[in-house]
Amino acid sequence: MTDNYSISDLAKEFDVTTRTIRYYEDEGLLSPVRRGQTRVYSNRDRTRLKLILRGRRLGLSLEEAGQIVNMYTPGSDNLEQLQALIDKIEQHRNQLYQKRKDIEVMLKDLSEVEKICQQAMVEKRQQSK
Amino acid sequence: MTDNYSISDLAKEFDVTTRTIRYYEDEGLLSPVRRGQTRVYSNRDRTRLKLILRGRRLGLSLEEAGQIVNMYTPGSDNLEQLQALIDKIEQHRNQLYQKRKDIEVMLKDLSEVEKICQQAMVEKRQQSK
DNA sequence: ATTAACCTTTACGTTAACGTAAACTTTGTT
DNA sequence: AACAAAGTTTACGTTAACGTAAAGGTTAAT
Repeated sequence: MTDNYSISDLAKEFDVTTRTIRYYEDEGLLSPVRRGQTRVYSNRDRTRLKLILRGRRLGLSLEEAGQIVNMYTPGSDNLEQLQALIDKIEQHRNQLYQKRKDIEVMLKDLSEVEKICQQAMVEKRQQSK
Repeated sequence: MTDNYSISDLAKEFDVTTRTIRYYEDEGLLSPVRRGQTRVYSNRDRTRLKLILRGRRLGLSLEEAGQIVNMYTPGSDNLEQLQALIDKIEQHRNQLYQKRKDIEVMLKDLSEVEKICQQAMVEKRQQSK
């Protein structure tokens, strides 16, 4: 019950279209089980979708988002692959640090603009009296 | 000297093509002065470009990025417009909060995956001895 | 049994954000 | 003067990430 989702269940929950979900499957990011020819999504699929959408919100491409999601399920586990994975993590981490920095600066800027706005409004109000 | 940039100056500095910069102009986000028919960019133009690219890095559309940039140069300053501006700021701020949250979670997740990787590597190394 | 509400595949369409190429002008340099 | 480097406009091309429509199959309730 808590581990079986239809495509429209997920579409509603995450506010995307079914087309989007099927597209992600085409791109190899999701692989739900089939009952007959109907897709049945597990909690694992749901989590993957959630992670993909999180990546997208941050401006990652589907490919990048897919890379990150796939990190949670490392396929081969020989030393080389593991090191490559760690390297990738490092890269994404730095990208995220940059984004976080951008956000902080932007928030600060917005606050300044807001202050100026509020001051201007106070002045306008006094003028009209 | 410090207030005159050619299009390729900016392209180099921000690592974009001149096409991109001209495109932003077509979209009304930049409006450099012309010397003859050659574009000359001021510090203000440079700042606007910088802000646009910052927005893009965060996954904003060009339109959204443009909105934010235009907040720095409020056109009309009647009460209504000012209030509308403040509302927009609030919206963008909330969007940024969400993104920041996403980033924090993602960073945490990446750290966990990394730990698991490192443990797996330690085990692999001991196996091979 | 016949709607309604789902699901499916196939396939062409769309949009934003540029890339790319052609043809030309202007500017500085050897 | 001629050549390279950088600028310009115009315009068609490209790609990712879906949208949309058609044509049909399955299931549940009236």
